[in-house]
Amino acid sequence: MTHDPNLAAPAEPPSSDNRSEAFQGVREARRNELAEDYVELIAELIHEHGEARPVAIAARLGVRAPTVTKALDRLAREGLITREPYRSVFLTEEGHALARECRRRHEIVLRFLIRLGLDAETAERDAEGIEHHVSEQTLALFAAYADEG
Amino acid sequence: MTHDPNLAAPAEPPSSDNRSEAFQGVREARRNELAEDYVELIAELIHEHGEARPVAIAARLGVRAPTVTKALDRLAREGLITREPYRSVFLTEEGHALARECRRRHEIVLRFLIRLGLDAETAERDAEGIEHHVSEQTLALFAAYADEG
DNA sequence: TTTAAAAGTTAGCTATGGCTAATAATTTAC
DNA sequence: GTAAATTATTAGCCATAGCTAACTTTTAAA
Repeated sequence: MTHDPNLAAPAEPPSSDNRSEAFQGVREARRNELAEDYVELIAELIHEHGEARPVAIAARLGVRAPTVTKALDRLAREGLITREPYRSVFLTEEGHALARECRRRHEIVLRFLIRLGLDAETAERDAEGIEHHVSEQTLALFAAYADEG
Repeated sequence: MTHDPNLAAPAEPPSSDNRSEAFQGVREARRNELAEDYVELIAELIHEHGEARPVAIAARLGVRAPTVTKALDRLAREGLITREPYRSVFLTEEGHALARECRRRHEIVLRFLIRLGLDAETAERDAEGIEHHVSEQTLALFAAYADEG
């Protein structure tokens, strides 16, 4: 599940302090956020338009084309997508699994926020940021509240 | 409020697409996360021990000392802290304001998660990640739920 | 007071994630 | 079928955020 080279990790963890665990976890999560955003978006684009072209990815993410090229190189290196130069992008099995997982989280967070009383637009924006940082336990509580709060 | 050089921003925004706004916002938030974590932690350390030493910051964040030195340089450049070589760190007025704001968010998110039914440890970990990504609207709903849900 | 330990800094490495400018490939239009 | 427009890539820049190794400063101990 963890396609995470983690090349800059210390030989020996800097600290086993209890308080540092939360930050360690957050940094871990941050490293995967971009990959998750891309994979989720690629799945959406394929679903909506039959293919995921870099130009569409760039437009949706609000970044320039070369940024997308570089990011896709990294995703390919990590085994989440396959691609050929100047062609559309495809998800590997692993990428597809990650996309499903992301979509699931996103939907639960979104439904939860809307149920809480948030307007759809703000809910979408907040869900985008929150979805990468909720534990499975929190997700379960969100789902329960959304379903019958 | 925004001490944000944003040097790599495009001359003309890549896209005004509605769907891209959420991602733009998340990227914006991500840029400030580290600074917020540091400032919040520095305030805590000062409160707990009377001073914030780099060695303590490194231990709490779970990173190495040079990482902290560099980050503190950046915070000083941004006007959030003041410091002298080999000495403890102090918050500027702006840094103090940001720390208060972060603490407020953190506490609301934490209280909310615990009220939802999460155990304290997981709540702490999730709050650390979530606090940077909640809008003022969501925060208000969280607070309301925590106070009398 | 001198020395050893701890703390902090500097230098230099890697990788990510933005960007622009220039180039290459593919599509589209004529 | 060629020319123009669009799309994609490459090269090269900058800043962040981590790391180790080596060095300096400060603090603590003997």
